[in-house]
Amino acid sequence: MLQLTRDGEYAVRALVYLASQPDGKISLISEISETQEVPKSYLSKIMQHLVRSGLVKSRRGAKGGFVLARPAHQITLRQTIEAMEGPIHLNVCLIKKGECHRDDLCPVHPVWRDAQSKLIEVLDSKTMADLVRDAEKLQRTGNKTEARRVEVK
Amino acid sequence: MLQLTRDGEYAVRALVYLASQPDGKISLISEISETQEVPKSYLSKIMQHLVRSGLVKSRRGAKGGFVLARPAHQITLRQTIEAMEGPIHLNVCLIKKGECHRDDLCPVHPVWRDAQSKLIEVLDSKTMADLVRDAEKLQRTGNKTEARRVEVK
DNA sequence: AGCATTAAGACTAAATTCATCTTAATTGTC
DNA sequence: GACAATTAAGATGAATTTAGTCTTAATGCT
Ligand code: SF4
Ligand code: SF4
Repeated sequence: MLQLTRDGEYAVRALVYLASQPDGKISLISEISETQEVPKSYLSKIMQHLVRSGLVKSRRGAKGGFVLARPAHQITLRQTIEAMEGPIHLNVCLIKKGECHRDDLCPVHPVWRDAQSKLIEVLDSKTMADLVRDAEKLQRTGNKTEARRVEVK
Repeated sequence: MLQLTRDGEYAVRALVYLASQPDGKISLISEISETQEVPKSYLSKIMQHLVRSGLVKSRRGAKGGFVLARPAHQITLRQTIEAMEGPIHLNVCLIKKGECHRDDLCPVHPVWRDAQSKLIEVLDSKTMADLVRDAEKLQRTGNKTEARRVEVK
């Protein structure tokens, strides 16, 4: 299906949370889990994955927890999602040349390439720092969709 | 995963084939299956689905087969894919308002909306007629990727 | 030593994906 | 009317993915 998995979704929530914390602040699984509404033990697995991907650093033991591995403006939405799901390929023929042997003469192939590059462009253009800033703005103004909610009789 | 299913892929192949046929020509499952490299019995189920979705008309019995239900320029790539997979929603919060209760204050929500609308725009802009025309062009020139295949030592 | 915390990964249930197979229904032709 | 060709419908199933839980080990502060 053309839909983000829970893995990806939860990873984004976790990283946005970490990015919103004061510099150097260590966050606990339980803290992230509660505020971001992600099952605790599931989140634990996701955090492990993010550590291994190099986006997050962890410290074990008492006073342990998680911190971003680099500044929030150096972590994009795409990186976060790909850390969990692997590289984005909207169709098999975009995995690598030759994955679908029809690609040379296939008129649909270029369309998928186009669609994918536009999607990736959007995900590349948002960093965790951007998202935190956007979130602060929304705290004040509310989301635009709110305005569109019109009475339908 | 953010990837098209085989259902969608095969439906597109089938419709591009039907669109490439002379007007009024009836095509058989076996014919589509062979040229488009789709398992015959699997394709049969897909064609059923496309008939019920109103994109294709079928005729049973001897001399039966499949034809497009409307002109090729009135069938888009998006329609074809959505006929098999249902409406495209890159994330659950795009299914409908309230599907994710965090959407009002979520900074990621608008990003998904943006990404999805760009993806859909690409898929909406290509009709089966366009694709058939593109395919004819490729028959002559070959796909651009071909040119990029450079010797790597 | 003792406790809090993450690390690692085994385990599981449910859903989805990608088919195959069987049987029925329909229609053209002889 | 008999028969062959063809799609219609859907039951079945294996493999994979998804989403999540649980257990045990390792680590580090106090
Ligand atoms: S779109 Fe074309 S190239 Fe891509 S998988 Fe389908 S047939 Fe192959
Ligand atoms: S992106 Fe935001 S609104 Fe959308 S599902 Fe995730 S939390 Fe909910």
